[in-house]
Amino acid sequence: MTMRATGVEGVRRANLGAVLRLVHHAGPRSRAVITAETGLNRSTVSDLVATLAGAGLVEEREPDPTRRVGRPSPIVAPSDDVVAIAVNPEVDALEVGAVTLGGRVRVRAREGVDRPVEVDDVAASVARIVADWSGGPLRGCRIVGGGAAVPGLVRARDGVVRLAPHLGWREQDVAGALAQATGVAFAVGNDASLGARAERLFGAARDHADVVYLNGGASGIGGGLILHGVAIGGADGYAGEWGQNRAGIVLESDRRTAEGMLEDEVNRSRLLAAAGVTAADDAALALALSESTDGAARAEMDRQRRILAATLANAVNVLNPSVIVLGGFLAILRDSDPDGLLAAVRAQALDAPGEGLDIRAAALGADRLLIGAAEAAFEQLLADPLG
Amino acid sequence: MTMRATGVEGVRRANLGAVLRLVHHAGPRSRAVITAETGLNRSTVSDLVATLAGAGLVEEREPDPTRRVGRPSPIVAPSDDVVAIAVNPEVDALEVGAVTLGGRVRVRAREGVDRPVEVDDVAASVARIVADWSGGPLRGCRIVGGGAAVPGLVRARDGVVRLAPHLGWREQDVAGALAQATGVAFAVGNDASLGARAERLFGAARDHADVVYLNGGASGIGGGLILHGVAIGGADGYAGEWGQNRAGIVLESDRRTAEGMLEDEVNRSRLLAAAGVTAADDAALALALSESTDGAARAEMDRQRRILAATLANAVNVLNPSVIVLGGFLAILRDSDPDGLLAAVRAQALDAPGEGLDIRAAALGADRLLIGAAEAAFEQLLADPLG
DNA sequence: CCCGATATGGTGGGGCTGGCAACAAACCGG
DNA sequence: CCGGTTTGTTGCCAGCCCCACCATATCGGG
Repeated sequence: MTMRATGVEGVRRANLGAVLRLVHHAGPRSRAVITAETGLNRSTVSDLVATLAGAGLVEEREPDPTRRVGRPSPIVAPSDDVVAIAVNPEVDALEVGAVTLGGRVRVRAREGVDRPVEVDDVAASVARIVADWSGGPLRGCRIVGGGAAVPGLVRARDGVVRLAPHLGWREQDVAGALAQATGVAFAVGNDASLGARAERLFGAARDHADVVYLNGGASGIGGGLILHGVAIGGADGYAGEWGQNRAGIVLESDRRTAEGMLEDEVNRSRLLAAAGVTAADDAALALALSESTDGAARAEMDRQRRILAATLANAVNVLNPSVIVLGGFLAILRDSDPDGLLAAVRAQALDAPGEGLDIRAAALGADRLLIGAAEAAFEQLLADPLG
Repeated sequence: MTMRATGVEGVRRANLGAVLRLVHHAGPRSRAVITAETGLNRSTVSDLVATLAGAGLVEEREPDPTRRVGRPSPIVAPSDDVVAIAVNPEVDALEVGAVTLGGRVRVRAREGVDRPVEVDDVAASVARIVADWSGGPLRGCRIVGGGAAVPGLVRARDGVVRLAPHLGWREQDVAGALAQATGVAFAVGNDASLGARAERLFGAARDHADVVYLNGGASGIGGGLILHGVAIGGADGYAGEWGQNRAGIVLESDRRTAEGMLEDEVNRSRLLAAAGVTAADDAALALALSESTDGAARAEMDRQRRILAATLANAVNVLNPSVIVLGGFLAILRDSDPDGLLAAVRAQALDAPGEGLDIRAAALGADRLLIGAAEAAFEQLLADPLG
């Protein structure tokens, strides 16, 4: 239990981080507002902002023309030239982005692949893309780190991917490979866990401290967890794997598999089949389902929604979140009957934790994983802005 | 998002709290050891300890006679005269204790009741008991606060008991009633959540940062959660209610109820019936079960263990704890086949989170809830030792 | 157009805190 | 008895935040 930096220097670090975090997460704002929100002294905020500006992390702009008395307060904004490299290897494509402080995707690239790619190849591709950018869209930028969102189990401690079945990866030092190829330190995390962080900071769960996030993709159901305002990884970082849970199926006629695993019962393929289409993205699937006159489509959605509701009710009882965020095809299940889903969850959960609950669709779309991955990289910067 | 006290004064508070927490949780130790464990300077530790001793929170004792070179370092121990009042109202009895810094139950009282008692009556009884003690066993003690462990849903914010079915309480301001009757500030929490904290600090989950705790009592199954080293209450403090979850029952022949709620399927009454006894405490129940030659007893235990394993496997997938602690009759289920339970959980959970997992029986016995309740009261003292 | 009110930026001094270095004290082993 | 080792003690120093005072910029009214 060694806790370092409990001295005066630590106060400086924490306060610099608090100010930087504020403008990063909550957006540009005046020094006067920062003073009020942090509780620090005017002169202290002035000094902190000057230090951050000197390090190139924030920029001070002309005050907004407010119609108020008093001396105008300059606006402090996160620098657009401070970026993190975000990487998201998927089955059929490699997505790379540069995300600014403030959470904007400054530039992105997507390279399709026809077969699973080795870790070293991914790292080489990332290095090549970043090198290309450095002369163009990232000219003059400072790259403070990198993050990777991997669809699989990631050991948080060292960024080793233990198992990513759809990529064919097993015991791969992804963090090390990316760091070596690019010369930038990389943080690696599970894609759904990082998606949860993105939705909490910039999306549907903004300002919520206790969030359950579930994402439905073609390959299964992943999840992320934020409790007490902190991303929960568990002992080794594997937390959030709802997909392989045994679902509490109440109506035996709803069961389709003997084991009753959640992602076998609540499943994108079954929705595609019920809608009578073979391949479609989420928007097309939602359309096909809503236009289907066949009762089978609606019946299948209702069945999956019932099982999803039971799973969510269990999560509500155990974790008491203030909001549940659903992404991917799970958002389709929700959006087709939002009130019904919320009512079903409340009916099966205890009354008290159900009271304050809200269930929402994810908000960030295609940027989610890039923002989440970048956030993992920004974490160290926010913990110690001057490095 | 107002964060106060980010100045030098806050550093002092944090460091005083860190030193006090160390001797409180980890036991008496020399100043030299504290210096090493906190990373603070010798002179700083000396000053902090002197301040704490001046406030009567710790005592400095003669150095232990160690056979080592160098000047002996005095032992810093939490004061036995600093206590918190711990209250645990149950269906058939009211239990009150005074717990010292360091986690020792200095004095306790148990008053049987034959029918459910009103909140105000409980508060009056507690006040009377504490007043009795103040002239005797607590003479010269400083009471820094109180905590209550209630079997029901407790709103963390204000200590209001939303629902405690077995006590017949509903929307009761327990914290307020106890504070008014005793003149001491009270923190109120769910019994299982506080039990989890006790087991983490002084019991089976000592030094673990990610703990799932489940307790099986006569009235059902409650749970507590510690993640990242902090007690998890969720948005309103209701977290940990595993008992009313729909269990993922794999073998349909194991199902006994249509709904499949965990505490209806995994149940103390069913064990009593299978053992062929009518009433027994946990020790007697364990004995009766182990001595039963009837195959029914073993079959029922195996059935309940299977369902428990499925529930625990779900928790392992979602939360990735490093240890699961089982109390009450759930400990009986574990102890009758520890390896079988662990193997069953590992078989149904993902490999990675199952690797580092351990499943243990709770260790603190009858002191657990008193220690946990007192801990809730000590929390504020540790956050700001000089108040 | 001027002037008071208001709100904020800027600057220098002071208090608090922890770190550090030098010295003293207590113990061990020979 | 003496050197080596570890730790307590003391005085000084640097860092950081707060505060008081003054300067600056805007608004609204005469």
